[in-house]
Amino acid sequence: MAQFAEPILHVDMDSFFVEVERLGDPGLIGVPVAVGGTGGRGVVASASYEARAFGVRSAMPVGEARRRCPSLTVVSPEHGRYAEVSSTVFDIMRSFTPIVEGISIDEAFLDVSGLRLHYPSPLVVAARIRSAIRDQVGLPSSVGIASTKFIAKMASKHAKPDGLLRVASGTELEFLHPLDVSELWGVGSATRRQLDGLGIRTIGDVARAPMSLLESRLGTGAARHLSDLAHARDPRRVEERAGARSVSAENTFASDLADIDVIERETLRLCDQVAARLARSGVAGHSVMLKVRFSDFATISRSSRSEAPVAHTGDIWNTARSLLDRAEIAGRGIRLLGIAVGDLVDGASARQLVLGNERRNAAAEAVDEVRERFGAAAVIPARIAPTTWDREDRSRPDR
DNA sequence: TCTGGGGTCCTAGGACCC
DNA sequence: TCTGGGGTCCTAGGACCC
Repeated sequence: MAQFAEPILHVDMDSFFVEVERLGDPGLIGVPVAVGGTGGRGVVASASYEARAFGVRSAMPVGEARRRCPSLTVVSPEHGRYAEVSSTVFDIMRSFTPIVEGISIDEAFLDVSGLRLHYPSPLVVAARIRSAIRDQVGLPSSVGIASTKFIAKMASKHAKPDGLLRVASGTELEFLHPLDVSELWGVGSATRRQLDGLGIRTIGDVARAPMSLLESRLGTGAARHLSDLAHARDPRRVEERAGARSVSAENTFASDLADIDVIERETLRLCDQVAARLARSGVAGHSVMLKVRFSDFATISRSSRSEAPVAHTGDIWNTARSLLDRAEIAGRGIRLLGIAVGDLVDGASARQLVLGNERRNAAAEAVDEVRERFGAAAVIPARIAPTTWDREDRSRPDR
């Protein structure tokens, strides 16, 4: 039996966060809704189609969104809930094919070439997947069907909302070339500006541009990448993703920080959040990075690598404190702090590498265990434990 | 309009080694 | 003496994606 000519599906949930919120609160159905930070410095993470009609877009400051749409309902995000629903959606996709490549919490590529004996066409597979997601979790999704990953992704985008689009093999360039360059994967505002300077507006323009011209503006790597996509050359296979490469936590404060004691306490809190999540994933990391965004939005980072992997709050904090010293923060207002641990390795072996400090290590393991049973908040360092005076206004700065 | 939080990948420069 | 070339590792920053 013949192969499917378009064996790749891109499944993308429609306004995922908003639709999950609607499952829990039917009052949000049919009205303009945005999920986003409500703490004064928040931005829109997800907007309903009713809100988009007013010009509300994701990444837009919530203040601006309210200005454009005075009737907008803004809901604070509940990431734990989204992760749960996402995991059910991924289970549904894997019940069709084992070759599922998740690329974010709400989208994935599927290779359905193995299903040609069970379904007459990829179009039928896609329709069944959409119905299964609708029936089992009550959410709308869109699916793109194509011969390559990139075209499948573009197809799902053009199928939205709640739709299905197949780009037949052989018609890729017809579909692609009239579209705006900003729809190319890897073209954001900076690259778009560069291309605009060359008079390149559509994907077809990219395909027709001489390589030397693209390279002179974008560098060899990016130029080749964009040119390949614009010619619909995309040989990447759908493959299961390996584990995460880094774990991070960051926080934008409702008002800028200046007091070094407060800055250290917030940094410690972030170290603790990262440690809790490393423990949950059973990993440790060789590098620690501190990120600081100042009141003028200038952003710097300081990082260091160590031979021994770190996983526990105290070890991450020791490094973070010296990174803070190197960041020259004195006298500048701080808008955001972030901590990331990277170069991850399997934690079981990593934790045994911490030699010569068995007692402290045992204490740290005990913390991991309690957290596993009772949640991350069950154990927190004394220095960042909420006191009565700060429980209301400090412990969750952006909520 | 005044800019979140979680990530990934790429590039460039400097240190260091042979 | 004042200077080659290549490779690798580390760090910082930036662009991008959802």
